[in-house]
Amino acid sequence: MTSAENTPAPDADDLPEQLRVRREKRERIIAAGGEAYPVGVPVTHTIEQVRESYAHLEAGQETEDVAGVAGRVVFLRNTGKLCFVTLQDGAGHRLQAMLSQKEVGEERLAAFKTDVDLGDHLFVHGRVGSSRRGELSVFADEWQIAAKALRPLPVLHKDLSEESRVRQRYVDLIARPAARDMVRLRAGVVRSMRDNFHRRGYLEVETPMLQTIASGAAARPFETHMNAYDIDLYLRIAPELFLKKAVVGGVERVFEINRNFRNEGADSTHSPEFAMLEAYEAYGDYDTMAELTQDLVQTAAQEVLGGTLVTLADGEEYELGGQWAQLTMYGSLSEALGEEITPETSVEDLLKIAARLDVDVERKAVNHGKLVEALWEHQVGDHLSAPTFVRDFPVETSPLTRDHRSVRGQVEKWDLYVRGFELATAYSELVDPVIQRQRFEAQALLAAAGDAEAMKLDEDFLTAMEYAMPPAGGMGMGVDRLLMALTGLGIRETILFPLVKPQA
RNA sequence: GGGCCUCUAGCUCAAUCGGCAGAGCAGCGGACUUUUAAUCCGCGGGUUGUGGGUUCGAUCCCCACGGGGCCCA
Repeated sequence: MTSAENTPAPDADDLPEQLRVRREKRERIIAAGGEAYPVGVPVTHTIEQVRESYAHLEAGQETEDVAGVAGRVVFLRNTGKLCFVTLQDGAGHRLQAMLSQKEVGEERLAAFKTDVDLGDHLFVHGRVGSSRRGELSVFADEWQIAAKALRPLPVLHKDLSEESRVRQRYVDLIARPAARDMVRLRAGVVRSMRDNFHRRGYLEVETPMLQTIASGAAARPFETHMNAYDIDLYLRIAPELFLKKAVVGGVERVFEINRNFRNEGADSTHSPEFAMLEAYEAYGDYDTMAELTQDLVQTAAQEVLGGTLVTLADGEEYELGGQWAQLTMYGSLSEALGEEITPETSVEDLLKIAARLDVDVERKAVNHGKLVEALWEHQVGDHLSAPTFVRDFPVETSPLTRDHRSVRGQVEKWDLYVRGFELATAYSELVDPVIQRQRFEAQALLAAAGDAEAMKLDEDFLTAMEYAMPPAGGMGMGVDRLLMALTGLGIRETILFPLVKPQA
């Protein structure tokens, strides 16, 4: 092994200078009997622990307390007989170490200067104190490389280019505090929501990602193939039908946080794989789910950001607190247009209005529901800013939602709009298996007419419904979009490793 | 799908009416026992995204392709 370890990569001569130099340093360290990648280093304190325990030290004040700490080298100042190095942990906490010739000796100080680079993981051991300039420091009596970096860090004083950020998120996380914050923010938000569900007596389940029929939403799926059974499978576009089967089986309060996959475009609000929260509550309805959703978001903001008035990336403040506004789709559209739109308004009339307002309408599969929604988005949705529940949708576009309890031609569904984009949606679930079959059949007609996103019929789901699903409310929320709402960042900033096209 | 912008050193960016491609940080060598993006002296580092074309000469102009971004649909 030794000879292999010491053999440079075949193309080492072609490497950029800085990569070559660092490989040579690694060789030199190993050749001298040292370790570039030891199995461990004797850490006694985290950087954060030292910072918290000794925050009270005044400039120049030293202690006899000894600590062994490790971190990534993010600042390095090699002077003649006194070297300064700043170590950073994964959360961005920093601590300085000072290495004086008097304490570590001439030989070890010289080795430090030649062997240690920006980006290395370094262990230092020594007394804790404050430098003359008031910087909390470890006055090292010994040091050791914990892991040698073979590539230089980017400039830490400027953000990486947007492309490098997503292609090399690991570097972004080292260099950019906002990238580190997002990881922790996201974990905190998801944890807050899980805790909230658990307090409410919900069970978390995991339903299939690989499905024989991709249904439960209007979207095009990714296709794959299972060799053992020689069948085509689809990555799920939604967990909805399985979660409802769970409700049929008696899991009466159920939620899932998991990935959905949609084989569509990618832009600042869409990712081909995205995290989805879905929740179903037996004997609830869409009002129950509105109360739940508002609490999930407000509690998460409170717990993770410390309040519901959030400051977005561009500095704008956005209020998520209070009781969120509600309006109805038909009512708000009628008001915006100055003429009454009802479920009875004809497709011809809607098309005339669309033409008059220059609203672009898909040529294929035009129907009342799609036209109403397109007009609504143009006239109302695009202008919504504060959190708003938009209620009572046309039946054509909502095949899994039950008819409105008192208004004909509408269904009990709301969409939640936050900062102008759709954050969540909820239904009073359709549980009549006969009507559900009719709805699927209507979707099949749309598919036959060329609508690639029409919802697929799932016989096993209908069979489950025939065993009787209790009345229920159901809700779905995009987790990435929730992070967008809380931060004002694009979807690719909220996802740790978003899909990026490979470079040629 | 359409339009616009963009790709230059490890990183972030300059530059050239078409005429030897530059800076800061980073790197290498040297000085420095209190630095905070230290300072000082010296030195390296580039197939200017890829492939064609025009030209005496292309990083720059033209075409195609690839990556990234923004806007529209």
